[in-house]
Amino acid sequence: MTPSDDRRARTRARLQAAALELFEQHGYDATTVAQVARAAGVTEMTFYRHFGSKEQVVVDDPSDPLIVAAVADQPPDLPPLVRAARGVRLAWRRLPITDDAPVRTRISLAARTPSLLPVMRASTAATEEGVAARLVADGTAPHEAAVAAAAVMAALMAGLVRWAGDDDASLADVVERTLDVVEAIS
Amino acid sequence: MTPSDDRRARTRARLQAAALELFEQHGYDATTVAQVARAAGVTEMTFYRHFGSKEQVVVDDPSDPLIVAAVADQPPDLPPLVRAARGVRLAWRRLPITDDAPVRTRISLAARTPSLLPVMRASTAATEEGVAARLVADGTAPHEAAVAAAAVMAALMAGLVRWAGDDDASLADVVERTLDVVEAIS
DNA sequence: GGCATCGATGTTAGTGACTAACATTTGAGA
DNA sequence: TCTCAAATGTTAGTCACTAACATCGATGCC
Repeated sequence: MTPSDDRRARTRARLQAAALELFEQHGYDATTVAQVARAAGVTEMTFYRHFGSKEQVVVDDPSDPLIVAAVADQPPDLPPLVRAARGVRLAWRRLPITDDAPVRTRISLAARTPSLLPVMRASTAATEEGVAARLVADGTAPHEAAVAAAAVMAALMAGLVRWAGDDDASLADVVERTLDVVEAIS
Repeated sequence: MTPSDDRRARTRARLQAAALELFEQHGYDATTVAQVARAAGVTEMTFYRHFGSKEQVVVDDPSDPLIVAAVADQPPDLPPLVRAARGVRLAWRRLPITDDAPVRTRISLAARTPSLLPVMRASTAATEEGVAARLVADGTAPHEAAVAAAAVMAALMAGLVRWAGDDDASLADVVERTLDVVEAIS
């Protein structure tokens, strides 16, 4: 079907779908990679050709260039933490999220799986470095930049994790509220 | 020797020493648990009786009650982020660090080992929860508390990791400077 | 001293994540 | 149809980690 839809892409999609479904059903730890592969009609080896690890299926880290760009748009004379926070806020507003559910599902799965939490937290590493680099490029000292970026991204993740757990506000609202904390609008 | 020095404690110490030395020499990933155990004159099984995982030897997480207490000492009418940051700052001042070197060695090892970074970041989880709980107890909303605690602890870790990497300031100075960023003393 | 006891360690045998090397299949163009 | 290369399969490992049961070693009691 769809001739040039790239076999690879379809296999990857099948693997990811199968994985999330099985994880949701039986739990992450109780599900083996072999089971996931089998459910996707494929070998374990193939799984690892598409995802570097079992964890990667749940948390993908596509260093968000939108966030970095939005940080760049903030006035450079703001304190680094505020600049980073406002950048993330702007990026989120620019990004039209049509449906909260998928985001919530994945974060929620990670949140309730102890072995996944660290990975989830680390999943923003690339974006964090991008933000820090941007701050440095605009004159912030490296140390201050790294700290500010780490604080903002950690805050964001913490907010999302809490939201996925038991909050029933909209995703957009949660992000705004989370960043308010960082900008210390007491 | 030292009759009642508890065999268990000595074994644990030997294991930890052997581990850190081997990790330092050959790298974390290239060192197997079996090698560590052997170097400590003990079995792999015994290693796991003392440390829950290979990672735990490097990053121990003793939920710092000092920090939580110090947060409690901050005026409750401050914005949560500032309150948390000042708490951490105070705790660090109260804590007399005699020698930076050991701290630096461990953080540095974790920093230059990709597979350890997530764990290192997660190693403050217990403290983070403690701080959040303290904030909630004093009237902060749970969401805001969780976010503030996460931001501050992440900032602290980021500062330490950078310091261990290439900064040669004193540990105390780095902590102060790191927290300055969070308190947005522009 | 001899003996019981219990914690610390050893042994054995596994599971499951991940990797390397080589073989096979599948699909698209010549 | 033939060809080539990418995608997948096969096989055979290593290593982190666990469970069950066996042994050892110091300590207290007689």
